[in-house]
Amino acid sequence: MTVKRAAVLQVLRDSQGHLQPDEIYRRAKELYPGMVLATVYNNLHALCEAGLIRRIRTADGADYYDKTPTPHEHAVCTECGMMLDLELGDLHTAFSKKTDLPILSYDLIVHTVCPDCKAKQKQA
Amino acid sequence: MTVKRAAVLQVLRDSQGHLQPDEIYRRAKELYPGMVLATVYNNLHALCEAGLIRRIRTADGADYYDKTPTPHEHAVCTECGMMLDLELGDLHTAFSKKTDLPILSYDLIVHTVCPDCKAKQKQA
DNA sequence: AATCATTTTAGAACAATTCTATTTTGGAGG
DNA sequence: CCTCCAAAATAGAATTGTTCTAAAATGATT
Repeated sequence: MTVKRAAVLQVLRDSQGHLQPDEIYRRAKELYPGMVLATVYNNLHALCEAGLIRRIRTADGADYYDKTPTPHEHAVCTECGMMLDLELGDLHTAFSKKTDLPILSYDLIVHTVCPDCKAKQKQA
Repeated sequence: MTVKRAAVLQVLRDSQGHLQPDEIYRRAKELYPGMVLATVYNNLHALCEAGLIRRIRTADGADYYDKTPTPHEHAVCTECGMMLDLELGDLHTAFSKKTDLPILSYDLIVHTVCPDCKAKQKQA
């Protein structure tokens, strides 16, 4: 665990929980001006392998990193891109009841409007 | 509906149901040697807008196009990449019971091993 | 036959991520 | 306190699927 790696982790832990690489880079660079995008990627990968964080890929190509590595689902706000945590219960079991195929894992992203954006919509 | 567009649609309809753009391109070029990748993309977009096919984006960046536009879920074989249809029931309702956030839509891909690959695994 | 929007085409552009090769770093052993 | 070495960081190029741009072709409608 190097200083730069710790910085990447800290940035994520100091956030609401889900950030995209470029935003992590932007914030980490404030702590370490010498920080470079490749280092952010290297360390995000390393931290994922270590199980300290989790990578969440969405269907529109955006990658988010989650400071909470325990399994749960996610919603993305269609207005601002903010990612929120969801607890949808034991989907593995629910899905298994509906198909004979083995369920190794699944990717699930719910599209929503976050409370903040919902409030702004009502104003307008 | 032009000849090229019809060809793209036909390729998809003549398939098992889910193809990636490069494979659609490969097959469409057999029908129309002059076919170009940009035309395939143009027409896939147009056919999606027309509601005749559906685009399915996966978290690892692969795009599939589905000849069946009615809503259902999908599984992808981790061995061969083949996409299979799933019917998992009314997930919109199921998810709504678990969260207060509005559920506009969701992207779901299950990772599985298809029957063919499962058979091959047992052989080995 | 003329017009004009749509489609097709070729090729450049794009953007996020990964890769490659070089340099730097920091700890372990002497 | 050095020296060495593996790991990490860096710069910048490469990759890849998709989208964009501008020009050429097409085809339906006057």
